[in-house]
Amino acid sequence: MNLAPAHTCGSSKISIEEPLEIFLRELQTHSPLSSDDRDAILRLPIRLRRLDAHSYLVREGDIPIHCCILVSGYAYRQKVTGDGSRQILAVCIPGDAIDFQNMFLDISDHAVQLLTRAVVADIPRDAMQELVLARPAIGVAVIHSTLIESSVLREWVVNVGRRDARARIAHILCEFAVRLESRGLASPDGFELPMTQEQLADATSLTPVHVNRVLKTLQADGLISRQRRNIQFTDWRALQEVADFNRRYLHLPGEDELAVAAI
Amino acid sequence: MNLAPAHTCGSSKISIEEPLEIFLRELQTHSPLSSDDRDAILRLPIRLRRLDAHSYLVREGDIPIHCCILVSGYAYRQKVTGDGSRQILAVCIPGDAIDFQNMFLDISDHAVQLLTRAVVADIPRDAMQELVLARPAIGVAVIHSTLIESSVLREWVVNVGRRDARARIAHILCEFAVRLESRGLASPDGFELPMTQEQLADATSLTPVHVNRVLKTLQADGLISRQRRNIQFTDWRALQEVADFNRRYLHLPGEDELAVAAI
DNA sequence: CGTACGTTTGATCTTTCTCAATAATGGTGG
DNA sequence: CCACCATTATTGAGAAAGATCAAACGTACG
Repeated sequence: MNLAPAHTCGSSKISIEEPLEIFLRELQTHSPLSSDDRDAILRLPIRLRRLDAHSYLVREGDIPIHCCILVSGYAYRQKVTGDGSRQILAVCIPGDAIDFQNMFLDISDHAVQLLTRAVVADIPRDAMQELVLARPAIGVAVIHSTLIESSVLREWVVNVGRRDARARIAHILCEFAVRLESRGLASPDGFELPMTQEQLADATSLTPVHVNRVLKTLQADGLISRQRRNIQFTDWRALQEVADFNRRYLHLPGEDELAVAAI
Repeated sequence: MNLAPAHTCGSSKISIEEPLEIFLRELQTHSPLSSDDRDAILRLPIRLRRLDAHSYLVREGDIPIHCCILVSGYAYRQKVTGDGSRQILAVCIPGDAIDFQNMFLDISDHAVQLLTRAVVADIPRDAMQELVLARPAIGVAVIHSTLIESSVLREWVVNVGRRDARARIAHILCEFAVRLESRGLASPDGFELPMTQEQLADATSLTPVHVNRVLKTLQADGLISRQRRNIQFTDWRALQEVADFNRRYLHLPGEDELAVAAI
């Protein structure tokens, strides 16, 4: 199965690479793996599923039995409070493993829902766990992945907690742009935002109305231009400034500005 | 070294158990370990340090060279925005490993500062990494720890993003109480809050003034009583209600209300 | 015993929310 | 291909939670 030909995603016209290779490539951006480790990953048993937008990949309270990799399309993690308001906690992009969280912790503490139609690859929980136990380097790669996600989550706490609406929106736009570009999914000057303004509101803890007003002012100030969901950065430098954005927390390779050595 | 006698923490009168046993016990609350694994952990080389309140354990941008375990005392993770406001991201309690994040990711994306005077045990980064590579079960335990921290972080995003001030404060009090009690550090009816109202404000993304007012209303409504930093729960059930608190996200053992099985 | 830090209180101001209505847009069936 | 419908986006007016500013009061500690 490791050398199966690339698939094509029916109507959406996105060509899909071998799913496990996408996953492997993501791991290797932060964790070096031996050729044995790579082969072991490519030999994992998978099942491909094609799902519609809004499908749930995991629900809160589930006990997932497979770890799923997002092959194409977008998804988001969410939690709902007692009074029904929703908070989006992370946006998953192609290549992301959705379920390390649930893979090792049994009961899912949050839900994952698709933003767009998508193709996902399910890896059985047992196979994944055995792999990690048999190959410590892959375990370390998984640790890396989860720690990077934690880092992003910490930045989200800051974003939602301590920045005003304008900075919040600017920040999430910067984050998207950099993450997408790092996987070759967007150009440096703009991208197609896969979410509605309401979803953007749930990700930034604002109301859709206010998101709309802020987007307008960002546009009026010449920082972005947009036609519907397509965002173009007309002043990338200034946008980062407004956003208080520094890509370090994404722990992407390269472009490490200055690394202050510790004692 | 694994059966060394308990230490005593000089002036602070807190008796300190063998540091590595505290660490081991924390890991074992969520991850079963073989006796070989346990021995390997207890054989880790450590250096004990006694530090004053407000000391930094890690600074943003550091490249830490050891993984530090909080043996006694409290600490918090924090980030500071461009305009100087601070967000507290997590509170660390005795038994917590502070630096898994930085252990595997090189540059620290946030700072860790002590809330109180504390005793910490430093484990050299290399020793810890080798241990994880040599003993996959310990790797899995580390994954568990980091995933639980992620889960708590997600709940913090929700708390700060989607709950009003009253619920936020109530929630953080509930979280503390349950976490402290799970390590035998607090009684079910109250505890000594190790933070000032200003720090509480930075953890809940409020202002100190507003934290004060909310605490007063919680007291006036008979949910808590307090003398200075000591909080007593006079109506634990109602407080959880106000907080929209459900301990599931803490992934503590036992008391799993209902586990809905997934497909 | 005074100094610094933390807590408490009051008055006012601002950001963001809420409610409400209208205008685009894209998808669907005929 | 076109009309219709359900989303999504946009705009306005008023309300509210929480911030800000300012000051007084406690309390612990050197």
